[in-house]
Amino acid sequence: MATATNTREQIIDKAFQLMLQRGLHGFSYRDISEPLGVKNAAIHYHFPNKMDLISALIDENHQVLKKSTSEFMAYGGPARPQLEGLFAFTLNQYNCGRPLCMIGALAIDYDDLSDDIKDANTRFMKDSAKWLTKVLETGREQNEFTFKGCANRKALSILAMIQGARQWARIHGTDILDSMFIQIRTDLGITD
Amino acid sequence: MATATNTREQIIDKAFQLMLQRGLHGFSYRDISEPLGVKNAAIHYHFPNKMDLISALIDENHQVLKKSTSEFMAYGGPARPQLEGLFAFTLNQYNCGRPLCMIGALAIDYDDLSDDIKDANTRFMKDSAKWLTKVLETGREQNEFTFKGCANRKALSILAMIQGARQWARIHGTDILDSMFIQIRTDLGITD
DNA sequence: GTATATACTTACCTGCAAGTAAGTCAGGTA
DNA sequence: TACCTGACTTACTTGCAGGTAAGTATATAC
Repeated sequence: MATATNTREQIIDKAFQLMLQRGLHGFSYRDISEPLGVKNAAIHYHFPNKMDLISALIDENHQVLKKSTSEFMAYGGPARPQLEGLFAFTLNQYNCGRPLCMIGALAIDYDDLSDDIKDANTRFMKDSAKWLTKVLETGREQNEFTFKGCANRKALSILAMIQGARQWARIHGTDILDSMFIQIRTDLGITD
Repeated sequence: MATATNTREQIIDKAFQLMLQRGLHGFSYRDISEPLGVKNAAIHYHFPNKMDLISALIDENHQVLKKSTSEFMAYGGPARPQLEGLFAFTLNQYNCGRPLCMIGALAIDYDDLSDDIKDANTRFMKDSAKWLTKVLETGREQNEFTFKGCANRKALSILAMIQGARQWARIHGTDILDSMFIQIRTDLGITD
């Protein structure tokens, strides 16, 4: 049926947004089904239980990230545009009604998660950290960035900062995100 | 009655911990009343509805913070111990079964909060930022810290980083907190 | 010794959340 | 034409969440 995959995708879209706005316990099947004009049971048809839905959202998160970041996340070339790509992506997600990142959204519900989901989450974290570490190392080698110490630790600190900032932005307004990006540039010795 | 205030305090204690572990929607009255050996209605007696409870938890958060930080948060003297006090406090809270900070815990439920609670939260954020800004400025003047740019922005970035790190710690383990502290010291030019 | 306030408990209510079982109906297959 | 499958809907169920009203026991006030 033509609408079949469409409904499934619409469910994921809606749930993804709700998840990154309100977290696991902050939305119900009704919040998804009502705006989509389907019944709750339609969601259960595609995702037998809520954890199956969440699993699908983790995959979706991977997909969104891959799609949105493929241009700037490719290794090689100057490092600065890659870093700026991360900033632009973050800002864009925030402005698309996805204020939180998946890790931040799930952190609070961590005890409820299945091992599979925890593993997927951990893998995602490690992948992100690995990518940024490489960018920082490359940038330092190419004299684009100046910073002391371990690149991996620096990468983790930047990612944690951005995650924290996304949460603060809800309270403090979106300016705080720009402010963080400025600070990260300053800390990396970028002066332009 | 002797147990009266005691019960009230026990409710706050338990709720505070649950809040910083699971967030607003992650715990119920039952999660509080059962371990305390009282009935749900006892909670309603002290806090007519959940938002009243949350309000009390925000106050509690202020109190805990004031109590735990009064020694190192006083202005004047060297700045380094004040910064280290913040690190120790963060680690201590984490190890006391309060992995998240209040701002992080509430960020996900932000849309559900009353204006009063939002205001209290904003005030708390601003107070924290103000304090750390002062510490950084003092440290820079006294040549304890080296960093470029606006001290207030730097303070916000450090607080955001710690908030993010607390969430990561749930997934990645507690080592990440120490790692962040090392990174903050490095970024402030502290070499010992 | 009676009245009153405090700190609860008992016994409810409403509503929603997740989940399930059975039915419907369009479209493709043999 | 009969059957089957996919994609749902209808009509439930269970359970818990937050909340309330009325009752009870204890302490204190007068």
